[in-house]
Amino acid sequence: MNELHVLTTGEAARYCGVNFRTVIRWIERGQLKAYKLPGRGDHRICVEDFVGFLRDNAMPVPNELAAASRKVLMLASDPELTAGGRQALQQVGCEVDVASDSFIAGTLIAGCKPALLVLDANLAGVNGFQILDHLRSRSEYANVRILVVAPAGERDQQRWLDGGADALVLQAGDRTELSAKAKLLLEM
Amino acid sequence: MNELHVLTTGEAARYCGVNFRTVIRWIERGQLKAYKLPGRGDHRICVEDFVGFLRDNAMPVPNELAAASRKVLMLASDPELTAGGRQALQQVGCEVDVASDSFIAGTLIAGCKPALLVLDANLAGVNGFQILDHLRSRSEYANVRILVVAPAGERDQQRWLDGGADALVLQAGDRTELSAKAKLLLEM
DNA sequence: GATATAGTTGACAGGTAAGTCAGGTTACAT
DNA sequence: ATGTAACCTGACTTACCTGTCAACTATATC
Repeated sequence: MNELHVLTTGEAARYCGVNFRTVIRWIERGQLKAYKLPGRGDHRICVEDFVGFLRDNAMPVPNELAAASRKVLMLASDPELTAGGRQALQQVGCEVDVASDSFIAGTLIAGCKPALLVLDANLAGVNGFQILDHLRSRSEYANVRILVVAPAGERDQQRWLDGGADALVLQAGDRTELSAKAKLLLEM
Repeated sequence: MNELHVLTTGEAARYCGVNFRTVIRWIERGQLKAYKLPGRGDHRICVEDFVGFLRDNAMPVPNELAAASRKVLMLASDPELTAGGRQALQQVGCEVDVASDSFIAGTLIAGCKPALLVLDANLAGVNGFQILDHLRSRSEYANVRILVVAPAGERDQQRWLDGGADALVLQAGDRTELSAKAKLLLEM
């Protein structure tokens, strides 16, 4: 049985040094995802959502919650990229999952709630723009950062950024560039 | 592993991250359906009632309990199949979601926790075997039933079943056959 | 620099659900 | 048949909810 880790408004408030009333207002405004208990209407916040919210607002992430903010999912199949990327990301402290199939990537992004998605734009049979579009149109993925690996001659780089990508690296580039940008996006 | 049909208050409490005393109060207030054992007055909660309660209150549903519902996810794009299938499934009491993209389907299977996946084997660009393989290799999807819609001349029918599909209907077949098999699978 | 305005946060109080603890009993596994 | 873990109840404590209001902050305007 999985013990799900959730926070009360009071705990969340203490973590970020504000009044609990303020946390409730964030929730009411839809900026912080939470669900309610049936009784008094107590709010419960999943740690992943809370950490995502903190990252989104450049607020410090408490050490004991930091693990939830180092998860990275890579959707790619090119072995050079998956192996090299994984290694580079691990070296900067990330916990890396790799999926070469978009269905599998979908299950992982919803199930493991990674903080960052590394998306290979060259992946055959996968419409990266559609994925971006889906993620950006859903509030539950608002906190997921997206780093696109684009082909060298890509003329659509601006399109990726317009479509919701947070950053972009070139397929041909050094893998340390990838991990550096990832680190930046995770604000670690 | 014997299947759980009922939960104790302690188990329910752990599933939703509250104290067992709180669960008992939900039951006393009539918000959560349960019955009592004659002896000490132990409460027992049917999983379907519990899952319904969780869904009603927008609380997260644990993977291993999600099978106790009538939610169906269909991964298909053929309009004839999606429309006809949806209608047939709704007629036997299912709650149906349809996705035509495999990434989106992945996010939905992890996010909405359907009890049944209807998978169109003809879908272009999607490797159904890979999906089956992934779902069957992960314990959190062990209880998700899978119904494959195979092309008429499919000679690989046994391969689908070997790969983990619970049942199979022909693309050309009647939609009532699909809903009948779905119903059967949901009652397991 | 001073002032006005809008938006956000903190403080307080009254009500109530949720958590804790202790003592007793049953359910279940062996 | 027996031992133990888990559940029950009741009383008590803690902490969250709502509403309101005052104080603070940021921004714009003069």
